[in-house]
Amino acid sequence: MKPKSSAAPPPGDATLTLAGFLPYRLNVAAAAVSEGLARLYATRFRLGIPEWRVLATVGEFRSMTATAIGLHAHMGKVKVSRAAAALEARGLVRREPNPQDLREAFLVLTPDGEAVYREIVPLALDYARSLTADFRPGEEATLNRLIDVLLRRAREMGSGD
Amino acid sequence: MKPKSSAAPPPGDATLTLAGFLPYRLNVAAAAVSEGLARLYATRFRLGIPEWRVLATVGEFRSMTATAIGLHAHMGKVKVSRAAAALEARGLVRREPNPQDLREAFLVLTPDGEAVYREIVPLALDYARSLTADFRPGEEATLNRLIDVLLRRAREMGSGD
DNA sequence: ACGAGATAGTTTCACCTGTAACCATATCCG
DNA sequence: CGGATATGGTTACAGGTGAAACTATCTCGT
Repeated sequence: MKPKSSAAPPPGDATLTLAGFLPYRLNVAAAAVSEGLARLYATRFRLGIPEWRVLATVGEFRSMTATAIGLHAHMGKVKVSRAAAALEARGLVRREPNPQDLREAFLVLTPDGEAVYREIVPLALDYARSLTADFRPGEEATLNRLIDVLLRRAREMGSGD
Repeated sequence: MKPKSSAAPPPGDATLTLAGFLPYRLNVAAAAVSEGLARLYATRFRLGIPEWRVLATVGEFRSMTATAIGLHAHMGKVKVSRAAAALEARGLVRREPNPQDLREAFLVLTPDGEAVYREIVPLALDYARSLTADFRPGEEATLNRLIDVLLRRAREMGSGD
């Protein structure tokens, strides 16, 4: 006989507690972090998350096509298109048509865009730093490594299905 | 003179690489994980994420009001209301009005709902387990701890602003 | 007992998002 | 060359979402 704890639920279905379920926990944390960051540039610069991502990408590489931005920043081309249009309308980015391929255009920051970019970046970096301010040495590297593993596994499982 | 590396960008604005930016990385990982999980119950059970969360919560606690569900599963009451309506329409949950307070009603699983719940839970647990299958001993605990720290910091910063 | 507020939950509205259709250009191949 | 097909990007449409308005009930203070 193996009576262990006879009041527990049947053996097959280990119970699931949402609060301890990794996908849920990840989402909650990511949402909270994003929300905090979004408040930063929403209030101060009237930028939404897609606009921010495009701005950040164009600022990082000096010039990039919409598709490449989407690839790099994990956004569909529709989102990129709309964010780019919004940024262009506000004079923060400019389109440089590619004479070699008239379908595409490189997005580059205007001087205004550069100014905004240089103002936001330190704020964003501060935000990220204070998120991990309570970490002990090495923990941030660990977190980044584990995130990479999760991401890789999630993608493997996704494509293989 | 402190010439360090004179080709680098000006000192004040450390450059921001999106791919190494924690909020972005967190979001990408969370989205990939969620997407994979969502595919599980979307294809097999025609459930969306909000429906799944409500189902999981009602399954975990035996009976719960909409507001409590929202609190526990981090969903606004609107989302809970709609998800509950959908689940009720499909006969997976039932409303038990509270005679002590006619404004609220407890949601409980119907037998059909229980059946679906007991079918999904092992799949969800499997999914979570295989996400961390490559982890080394202790790494999952570490990840959970770091997520908690991040979440707490994000909330502190959010409310304090 | 009763009116002012609080609370549970639903509905409305305006917005954001993704899918699919679409247009323009480029490439491939006969 | 010229038509089929692919690719960059925008637009149209349909579904999901949150903020705010709304309804019903409850609670509290007088």
